[in-house]
Formats: sequence, C-alpha cells, structure tokens
Amino acid sequence: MGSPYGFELIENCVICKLRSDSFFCSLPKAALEAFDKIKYSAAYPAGAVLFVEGQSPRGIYMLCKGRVKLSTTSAEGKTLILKISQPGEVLGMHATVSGTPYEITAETGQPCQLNFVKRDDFLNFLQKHGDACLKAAQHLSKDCQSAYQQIRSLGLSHSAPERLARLLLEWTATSHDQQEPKVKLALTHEEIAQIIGTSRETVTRVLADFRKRQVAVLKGSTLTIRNKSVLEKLVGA
Amino acid sequence: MGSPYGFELIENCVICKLRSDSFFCSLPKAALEAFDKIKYSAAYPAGAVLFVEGQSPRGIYMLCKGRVKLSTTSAEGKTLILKISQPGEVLGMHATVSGTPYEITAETGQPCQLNFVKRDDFLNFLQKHGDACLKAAQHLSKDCQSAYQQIRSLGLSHSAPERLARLLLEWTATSHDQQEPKVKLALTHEEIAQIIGTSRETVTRVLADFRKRQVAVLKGSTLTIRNKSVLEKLVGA
DNA sequence: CCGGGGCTGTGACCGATATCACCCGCGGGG
DNA sequence: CCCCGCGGGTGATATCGGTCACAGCCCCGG
Repeated sequence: MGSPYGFELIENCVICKLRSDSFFCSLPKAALEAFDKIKYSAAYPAGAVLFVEGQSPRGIYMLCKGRVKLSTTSAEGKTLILKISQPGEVLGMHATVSGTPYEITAETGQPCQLNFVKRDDFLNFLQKHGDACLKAAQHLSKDCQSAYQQIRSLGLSHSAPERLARLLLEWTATSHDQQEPKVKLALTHEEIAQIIGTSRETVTRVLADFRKRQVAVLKGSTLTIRNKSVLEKLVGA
Repeated sequence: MGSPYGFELIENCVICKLRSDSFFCSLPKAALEAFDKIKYSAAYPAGAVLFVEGQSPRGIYMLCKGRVKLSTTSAEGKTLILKISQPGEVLGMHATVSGTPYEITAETGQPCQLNFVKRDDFLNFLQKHGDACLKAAQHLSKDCQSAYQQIRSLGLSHSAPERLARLLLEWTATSHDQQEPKVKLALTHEEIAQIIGTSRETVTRVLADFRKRQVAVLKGSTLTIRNKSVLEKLVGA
C-alpha cells in the first residue's frame, strides 16, 4: 500500500493513467478486464533482474513505468545490449509464446512498475481474445524489426563512428525539426559500447572526436546534436 | 498445368503432400480450408525476387518447396544474409502484420513453390482463426530468436573463425550423433561471408585453415565436420 | 573533510582482417 | 574449340580498434 520505490503502485489496468496507446493497454474493454484479472502488479527497484537468458519461460512482464535493459552475454562475460525497453512494451513474450527458454536477460535500469502474467494464463488469454493475439503478433513484429535493425548496424557498418552515429540519430529521430535536438539518456560509455558492439575506450574517443568537430556533445546525461548532416553522412545516407 | 521449373505445382493445401508439421500446414481442417481459399499458388525460378526491402507489404509468402534467401543491403551495396528459409516457413509476415515496409529482401535460391496471400485477406484470416493467429505469433517468435542468435554471433564474437565455427555447428546441429556429420549446402564463399559479416577472402582462408587442421572440409557442396570439439572450443562453449 | 569507487579521458601497442592485386581452374556458350 | 566469367586460392599491406595501463574527476558516504 505504501510507495516503496518512490511512486504509487497502480493495481487496476482499466482505470490506469499510465496506459499508453501501445499493445495491450489499447485493448477493448472486455480483453482489458480479462488481462487485469490474470496479471500481478509489482514494483521493482533499479537493478532488479526480471529473468535471465536460459531460464525456462515463466510468463510475460508488461512494463508500465520505468526503463528495462534487455541484454545477452557471451561465455567470456562480454555483454551486448539489445534494447532499452520503454513503458507499454511487453518483455519475454517470444519465450513465453514459443515455449523455449528466455534468450535474453531483462534488468530494470531504474525503479519500475511491471505487470506479470503466468505463461498458461497468458496463452489462454491470447486464445480467447483474438484481438489481443493480433496485438501480440504486432508486438513481436516490432521486436523482429528492431532486431533486424541492430543486425544491419552490426553487420553492415565498417567503423565504430558509423555505428555510433547511427545510434545517436536513432535516439534523436523523434525530436525532429529542432535546430539542435537534445535527448536525455542515462547511459554510461560502457553501456553505449555494449549497444554498438565496441569497447568503452572507443566510445570515449569517438565522442571526444564528435565534440571536437562540433558534431555532437554528450554532457552529463544530455545529448545535443550540433551537426546532424555530418552524422547522416557517416551512416552513408 | 505443366511443370515449368521441373516440378508439379500443387494447388490444394488440404491434400498437399509437402505439408510439414510447421506453422500453417499443421492447422486444423477448418482453418486450413480457409487458408486454401485465400492463397495463390505459384512456382518461381531460381533467382526470383519476391519482395525488396522498403516496399510496402503486399502480403505473405508461404514457402512450400525450395530455399529462399533473406537479406538486407547497405547503401554501399554490401549485403548481409539474415537467413536461408526452409519449406514450411512464412516470408514477409512481420511487415504484413505490422503494416510497415518490408525490412528485408527475399530471393529464391532455387526453383520454388510458394503460396501468396494478400495482406487484407491474411489479416482477416488471422482475426477469424485464433489458432492460426497463435501459430503466427509462434512463427514470429522463432524469427526473433534466430535474429537474436545472429546478433549474438555478430556482436559478441571477436574473430571470424569463431563466427564461422558457430555457423558450421548450427548447420550440422540437426544431424547429431554421427561421427562425421555431413551437410549439403549450395552456398558460395561469398554468401557465407555475407552471413557471418566478413569478407570472401577471409572465409576462404579460414576454411583452408580448417581443412589443414582436419577440423572441417567443404568440398563441392558437401560440408563434413571432422572434429566437432575443436569447433566447439572456438565458439567458447 | 577526506577517501574510495565508478566513470571518463588518453597514450602505446599490436593483431585480426579488410582491401587490393593477381592467379588458377572450370564450365558453358558462341 | 576457345574464350570469358565466376568462384576459389593466396600474398602484401594498411588500418581500425581491442587491450592494457594509468591519470584525473566527480560523487557519495563515513
């Protein structure tokens, strides 16, 4: 009943103010109520691990509030970040739907509210509610697309500056039309390196180069694009 | 009515002998008959392009017979192969379901039989048949997984030998328990390079090295694994 | 106020691999 | 029959960026 991580836990999806227009939140009333019945709401602190790659799928997590880092790790301990999930997204759906082990690890990057649904309940829910199933398919399609985009970034670009430029453009893609787009992000150089598949030092060096050339500046957690066209030239557009 | 590409075109899914246990083929009778009504069967020669990245989605292609190469190309003309699709798989579903442009290119690698379904018809079909929709979701999950696997391969391995070893093991994963697993594959060194994101020369060199060390031999289109454990050690397992 | 730990910045080094340049062998078409 | 084009094989070279090593910095807690 209290607020353990600095915010109030919202228990009822139907009257939830966090609802985004994405995915299950935008379901018709009947399906939403059915979803509300089978879900467990919970709040997590930053750094909580929701599931680990290799575990057999317990079910899905619907992200209501906060950011969650999705990653995969090699045998030698090297980590690759696949995505930073935003509110409205569903985590662990691939494994849950196909019944194979989670192939990625999900860790909260900040205090989060999540709805958990057990696998059996979720599958039943999808079977009963065709519109929800279609939404699920759409969500999976989106995931595939973002995966394909990352494959392109990793496989088709030769240089680290190119990949970093692509990432910066991706981050600022939504804040268009501004002269100098700014984005807030709370990622260390290390984490950026893990997204574009390079080393921490290289990220530092490339960012220093971007700063020197007045292309982009990352100060604190604020990223400012000074010269978008240079970045676009780097990605080969 | 004839056999333009060396095989007979099969028009009826319900009595089709090619039916695999995967995806739509294994649907209950009602759904299968509905699918049969909305699909168009057609045969294609080798090298036919089904769709190109960037096109808006016309619909899905269900692969009955043959192999199809899925790839994506950078602005500079460099190509990355995402997958070689096998019979039973559905192509272009992400784009069709989510309504966004095809993000990959599909090209037949040999004479193929395919069933095409228009986007609207397909979406209707999914809405009417919940079990088909669930199958679709499962298929999309599989695609995501294979995409994540490729991301791992591209992002988490340092060396080309490691990636090639991973690929060889993947190819021979199904033919287990044999002392010297053999696989038939019709890929040039160039294409292998495009799968693991390296250059043609590197593939040639690494294969030569594998041959010299009696690890794996690629002769003609037959791949033979001589020493699996060395490959496994290379991928860090 | 001080100390320590995590993040950032930077230099030196060197190894894997992209790239270029060339050769060979083979198979199909003129 | 002879070419020509494609796929495969190989050496030389340049370079990107991974790795190691260390220094400065900022923030937080004691």
